[in-house]
Amino acid sequence: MEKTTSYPKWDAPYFTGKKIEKIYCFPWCMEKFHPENTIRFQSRANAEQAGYRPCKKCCSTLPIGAWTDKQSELTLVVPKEFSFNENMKYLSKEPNECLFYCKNQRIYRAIPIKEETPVVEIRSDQDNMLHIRFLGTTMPSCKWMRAEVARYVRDWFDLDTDLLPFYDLAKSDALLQRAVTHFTGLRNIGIPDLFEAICWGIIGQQINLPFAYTLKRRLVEAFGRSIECDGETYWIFPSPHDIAALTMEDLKGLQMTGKKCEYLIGVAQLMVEGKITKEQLANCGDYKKAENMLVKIRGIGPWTANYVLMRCLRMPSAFPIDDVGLHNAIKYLQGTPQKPTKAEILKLSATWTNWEAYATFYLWRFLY
DNA sequence: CTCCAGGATAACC
DNA sequence: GGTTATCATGGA
Repeated sequence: MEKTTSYPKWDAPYFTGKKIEKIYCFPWCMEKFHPENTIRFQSRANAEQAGYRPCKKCCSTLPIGAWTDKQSELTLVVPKEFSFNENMKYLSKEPNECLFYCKNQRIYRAIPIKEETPVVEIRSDQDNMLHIRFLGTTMPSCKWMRAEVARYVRDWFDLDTDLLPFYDLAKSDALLQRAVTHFTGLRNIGIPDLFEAICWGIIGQQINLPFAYTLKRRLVEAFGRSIECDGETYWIFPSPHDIAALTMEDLKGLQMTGKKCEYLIGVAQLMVEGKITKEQLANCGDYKKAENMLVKIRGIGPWTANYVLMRCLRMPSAFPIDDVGLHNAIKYLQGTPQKPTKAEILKLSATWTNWEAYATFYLWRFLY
């Protein structure tokens, strides 16, 4: 078993902005967008000896996300600014969530990767560690598939963002100061699947959150797939392919607006045709370009675009400024009878540059 | 009964 | 370019 590198050792070179020229990852890594000059090494020790640093994007070599592989279990090293309890509270807040569940301080879900669907239990027995255990007979067969699971969990919990600058920023910000005090260690829990993120955004437009979860459940149970594992049923969000072939009639039973049904089918068709992909959005240049690409899609306005960029693409500047929940959170914190105007929010958020997404996520937590 | 929910669109002026 | 009715439903 490979020894896990502790967090502090790898901290410095990554977050100081210092340019690193010699990058390594492992032969089995499937990451498609490595930095240039990335060399593959058989072992971490050899790479380090040669003066190489682990690839920041690579699932198996990240400093913080380093993992050990014990066949039935993966262990991720997480940053200091990670509170399993705080993230658990967020994940547990919605009883009607259908894509995972929480029980005894553990999280359970199926993670679809290519043809396989491993079911995992995620727990944290000790600080700075996250344990991923495969349930039943769902353990992935090959090493890179396990690496994909590790990558998925790291992405889901946003383990690769260094929150220290955000916490520094918050010290001198009236709103954020209270937010980070209350929710220290909370991460921007993501929606890694782009189609799911867009659908969730569209479904959530202009209705209260409990009803949005009900609609999502109906959609998933009608058109998604499920697998059984250890006596539990695990649902997987429908693929674009599943939805693209549907008609308005098929979606009527869900009881959402006809327009939303059109939007969902339209987005599914665009994705089946390859006209929207996560890679395109991630690599299109900057956040504003990605926002423009999304807003052009029928059914996606500024709010949904920023929501998707925030929860799926994890762009730090994504900012759903029209969000009613954000308005209510600010109103609550300021103790004012009226919700803030857009101008007031712009003023309050002027110093949040590159942390708008995290600020929003933290402020939302005051609502529940 | 009315109003508001983690909005977007088409059809107006 | 700004404003407004419309959409489905549930909860306060």
